Amino acid sequence: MNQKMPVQPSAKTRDKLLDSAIGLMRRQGYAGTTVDQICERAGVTKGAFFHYFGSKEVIGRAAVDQWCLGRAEQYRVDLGNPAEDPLVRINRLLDGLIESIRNPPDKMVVCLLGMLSQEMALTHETMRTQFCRHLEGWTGFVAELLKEACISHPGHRAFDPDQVGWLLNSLWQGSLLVAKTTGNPQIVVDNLEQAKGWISSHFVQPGGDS
Amino acid sequence: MNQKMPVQPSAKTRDKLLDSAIGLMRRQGYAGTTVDQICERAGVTKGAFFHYFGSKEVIGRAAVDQWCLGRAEQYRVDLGNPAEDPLVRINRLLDGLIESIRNPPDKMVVCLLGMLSQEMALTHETMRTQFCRHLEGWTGFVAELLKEACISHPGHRAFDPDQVGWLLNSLWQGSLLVAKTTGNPQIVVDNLEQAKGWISSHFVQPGGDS
Amino acid sequence: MNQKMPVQPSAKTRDKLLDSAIGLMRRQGYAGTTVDQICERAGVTKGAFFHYFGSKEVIGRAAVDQWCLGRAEQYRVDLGNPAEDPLVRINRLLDGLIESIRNPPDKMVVCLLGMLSQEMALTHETMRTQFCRHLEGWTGFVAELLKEACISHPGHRAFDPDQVGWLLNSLWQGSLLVAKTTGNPQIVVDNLEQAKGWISSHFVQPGGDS
Amino acid sequence: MNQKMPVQPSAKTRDKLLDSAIGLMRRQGYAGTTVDQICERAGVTKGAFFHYFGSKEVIGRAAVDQWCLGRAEQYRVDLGNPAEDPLVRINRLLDGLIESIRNPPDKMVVCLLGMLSQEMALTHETMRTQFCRHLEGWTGFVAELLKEACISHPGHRAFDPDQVGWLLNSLWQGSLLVAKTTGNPQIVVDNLEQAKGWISSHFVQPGGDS
DNA sequence: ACCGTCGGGACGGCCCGTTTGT
DNA sequence: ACAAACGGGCCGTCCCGACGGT
Repeated sequence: MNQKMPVQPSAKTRDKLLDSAIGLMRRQGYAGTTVDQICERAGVTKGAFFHYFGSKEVIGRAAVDQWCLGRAEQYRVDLGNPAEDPLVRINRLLDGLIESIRNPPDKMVVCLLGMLSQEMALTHETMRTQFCRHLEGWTGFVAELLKEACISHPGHRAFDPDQVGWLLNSLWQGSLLVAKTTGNPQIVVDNLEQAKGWISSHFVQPGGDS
Repeated sequence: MNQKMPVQPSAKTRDKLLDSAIGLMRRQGYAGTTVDQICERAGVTKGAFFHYFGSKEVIGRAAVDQWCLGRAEQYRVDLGNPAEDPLVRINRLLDGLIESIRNPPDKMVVCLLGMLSQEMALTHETMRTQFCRHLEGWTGFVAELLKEACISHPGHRAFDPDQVGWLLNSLWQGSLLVAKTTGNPQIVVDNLEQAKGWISSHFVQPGGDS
Repeated sequence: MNQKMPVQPSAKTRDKLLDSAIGLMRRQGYAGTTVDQICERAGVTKGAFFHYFGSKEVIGRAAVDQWCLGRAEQYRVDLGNPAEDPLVRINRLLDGLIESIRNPPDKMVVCLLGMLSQEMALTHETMRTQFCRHLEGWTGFVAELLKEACISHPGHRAFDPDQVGWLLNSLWQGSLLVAKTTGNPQIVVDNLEQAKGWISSHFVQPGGDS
Repeated sequence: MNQKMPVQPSAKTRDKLLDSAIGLMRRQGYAGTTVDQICERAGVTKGAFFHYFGSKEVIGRAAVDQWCLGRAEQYRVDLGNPAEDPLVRINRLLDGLIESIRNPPDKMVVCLLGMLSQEMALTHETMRTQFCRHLEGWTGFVAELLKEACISHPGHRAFDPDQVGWLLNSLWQGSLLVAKTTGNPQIVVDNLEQAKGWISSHFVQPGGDS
């Protein structure tokens, strides 16, 4: 009975490799990360690596998917009850991002999707497509919330939810880049706070408080 | 007078290498660009490369500096006469950015500074410092204009020019990243137009339409 | 029983690399030998090389150890029965050296230890230490024999066995160097014959012909 | 009149290069020494190097010649008055060698001739020939002295002066090698002292002092 | 199915010994 | 006498298969 523990023999070699790749590539990028490093950090040999992932590109792709899956999960938690005011939920989403910067789980303020997009978009067409899908997913997700907010708040100023979605996405990615380079995560917080105010300004009545 | 062929006699091998490196690294990043590629594109041999740049890192650094120098030059042109209204000048700066996206001189919508920052900030401390300086330079440059605008337009809303500077910088870098990944440069244009409107909103009198 | 082909299945890639390195470095020295040459001569690729030896220095070190191991084995054979007269055994050792010159197994009259010592002693401190150990080993080995001989032959002239050991070691290494340069191995033979006579002179009774 | 000082404009660039090469190659060998190092140590540019020496091999050859020239000069000084007893002069020669070890002018106990011979004898036939000539020169020089001693001391024991010359040469080179590797120059001194005693033993009358 | 050992090529960055123009 | 440019080659090592054992 003691042989071959049925439940996760060793936390799933595959998952360890994936986690290892995510951690490494978030720091060093795709080209800067070697298969050897991934294996070493995961505590397995190259044989195992190529058993689960036929090539470096495959694990790169899987890593991004896995990363975005985790992020989406977090967003769902941050948003809270779908029955609430969409505007409140949007703010909670942004607050969640801010919180993820203020207390990064792994002391690293880096989005794997942005990292690899920057690096490979122009050279790996198929990966670019995959990254684009994730980017559009996030933007569409936010745009959808904005549309709901527009319905809930009829007196809002006119704007294009999709455009605002892309702006937020761009601002988020750019903020991470700048924060990483300056070594000052506070910039992300400031930027998102400003964005929150800007979004709110779309939903207040021009002279309605008099 | 006819000696020394007027048409770039050798266009300065060093400059050719630098241009080559800038072009390649904007597309493929630092790690993705090989010294051989740089040499081949510049039409020189490895010997020449090593003569001018002792290592790949050196040319990487020089490439970023050269790139930012060229950008700064462009900004100076875009801004126009320093005697004019600072707010007008800021808009011209943003219009210049928009124009550089609409008609990219080299069909590539990528900022070398952002590219290499993303890739190397966490792994090459010394380069990070250099990149940070350039980023701060741009932000400070914009913040300065905003401060002048605040003086010229006393009735403006209260805001922190530095924070706005960082927001614009982040938005710009993030927009480029997103545009590259989606393959849709229009996003940059839309984002900057929205930013223009947002900035303007800081300088309009609340009840100034009467 | 027929599995595992009895005739060296692959003669152990590692050993082939080692033999190759020994042969090459004995002829060309350390710096003059390239990893590619070692691989080519061994009939394997660089991948195999790097698998067994992490660097050129590692194989250099291993080659010297392997070489000295082989030599020590030969000395043991040459010396013969430990129960015999130490003086006779010493002469057999020197005769063995002479024989190895007269009929060199590989047509090369070169000691790898001397070759690499000459080349690297002043520039690779850690290797120098290793070489020194081997040199001291040989000298101590001979000195030990001399001490035994002194005991067996009480009427010997006074001398320091260690000093004589170093002299023989030096003479041996220098003889190989000179023989290689002049292309005349006979010099080694002559030198060793003279050394034999000189050693014998320590053990003859001054007026012992009566 | 003050331009272009006629007497050595700058201590002869050529000589500086030669000295530089000698110093470097004595430490690192031929392959381990780069032309750049030679130039840097000499304080000149590569242009100057190739002006005076068409290739690395040429300066290597010249360095050995220059080195041996300097040594020969020293030997002449050590030997003293040619009218004296040849046996005394031989001892003075060996004492000179010992002194050069005890107080090495440049803190380095290395003979360039031995260094390059070891390294290149088997791979550079033409250089081997040159080195061989120098080696034969020294040996013949010593053998000549021994022959004179034999004439001056008729009661000597029978021996072949050439063989003894080669033995001394071999011992000298081997001693340097061993001293360098062990880091113990005293070995050279001990070896030469033993050699002196051995030579003397050829010239004392067996029982002739009674 | 899982995973470790061994090996294969192909470059990557660096740098070396030279030649060329001046 | 020198700065500039040239190729080629070296060491390292990277990404990846081919087996073989469990």
